[in-house]
Amino acid sequence: MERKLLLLGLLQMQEMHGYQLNEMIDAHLSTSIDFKKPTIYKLLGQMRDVGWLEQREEEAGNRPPRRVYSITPAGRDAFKALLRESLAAYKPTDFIDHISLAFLDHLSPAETVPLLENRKAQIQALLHRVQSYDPHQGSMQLMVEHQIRHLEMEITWLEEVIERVVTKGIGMPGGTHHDRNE
Amino acid sequence: MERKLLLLGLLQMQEMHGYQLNEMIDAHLSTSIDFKKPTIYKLLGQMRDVGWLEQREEEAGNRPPRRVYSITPAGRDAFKALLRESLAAYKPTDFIDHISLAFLDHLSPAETVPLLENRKAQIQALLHRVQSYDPHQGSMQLMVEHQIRHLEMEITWLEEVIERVVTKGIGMPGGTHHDRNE
DNA sequence: ATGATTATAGTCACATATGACTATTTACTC
DNA sequence: GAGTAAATAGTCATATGTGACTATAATCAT
Repeated sequence: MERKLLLLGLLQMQEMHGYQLNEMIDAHLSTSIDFKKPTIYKLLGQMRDVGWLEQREEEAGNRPPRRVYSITPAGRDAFKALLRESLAAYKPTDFIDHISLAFLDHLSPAETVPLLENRKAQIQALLHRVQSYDPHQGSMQLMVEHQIRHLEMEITWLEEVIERVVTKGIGMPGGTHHDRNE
Repeated sequence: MERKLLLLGLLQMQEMHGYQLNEMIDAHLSTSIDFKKPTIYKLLGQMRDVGWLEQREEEAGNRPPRRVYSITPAGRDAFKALLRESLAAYKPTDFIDHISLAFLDHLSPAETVPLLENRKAQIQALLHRVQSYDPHQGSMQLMVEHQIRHLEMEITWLEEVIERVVTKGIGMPGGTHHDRNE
């Protein structure tokens, strides 16, 4: 549903064809959201089929004929409805990708710290990338700011975790229990 | 992969059957991760098939026979490998569920604010729930702390957004452009 | 002329996770 | 004693998203 909302939102600013939408999303949103071409085309087709979008072939002698999508009145209504729904409902973030932090005490601190430093470097790299096209103001500015906040928090948090590992205050009360084979 | 890591990690503490694993995850992790019974059973089967787990039928006259899974040496190796890999690699959080914030200016502030307050209330409710079983210390403690940090940040952020909406400093430079029909 | 690249359109098999459902045995309630 | 709940095991259709691939016409480099 959020993906449809995004497409409708973009098409509300101006009509576009799929390739253009894909480019835009890829260029400006690929750091924060996953949304790939096949999905875009599929959703455009679906929304056209239910009357939220209108499709017009554009034969401008250029390249393969473009299918330009524009939003219909029904589409505008749907957009508003989706927007209200999505704004009001918070969907909890999934932390499954952070589960490894729960098992820190299965590795020696000597081994753990470089791994965590590596992870931290990746977050920092992403942060810099996001900050670099911060100047792209417009409707996506809040998204960018939010992501920056998030990444900064993640870095701070990781630094604290690293610090705790170094000072050995991690894991089960009673001390670490990583295997004896290293 | 992170789900397998979790199962291996839990089975490393003690052998268990699927129902038990499901209960544990449901009781202690359902606020932070999505991991449901069918997936648990499927992964247990897969890991048994590749020799990471050993399955033993337990006929203790109680209820339907339990399949108790215990981790094998190969499983321990796999666990370590997955753990290293997962610790070192940061997978960016997907912000698709926050895309609605990019379209705030399609609604009037009068309508937006209550929706956002509702969203905020949901985050707060979740935060309280998580904080309430914070005392559950143990290997999942870092996860809980992390999630608390995250939720606190989300609340702060949302409050700022609401404030900006109220003072009308949102959206395209040049002012809001929500439709005239309300 | 030819081969590579770009702009545009997709498609399709695959992987993943879940909701809803089915089974079985014992214990507990009325 | 009959019916419901609890403890255990799954299965399976369905939904979703993506990677890798196909297709076509025009332009550009050599």
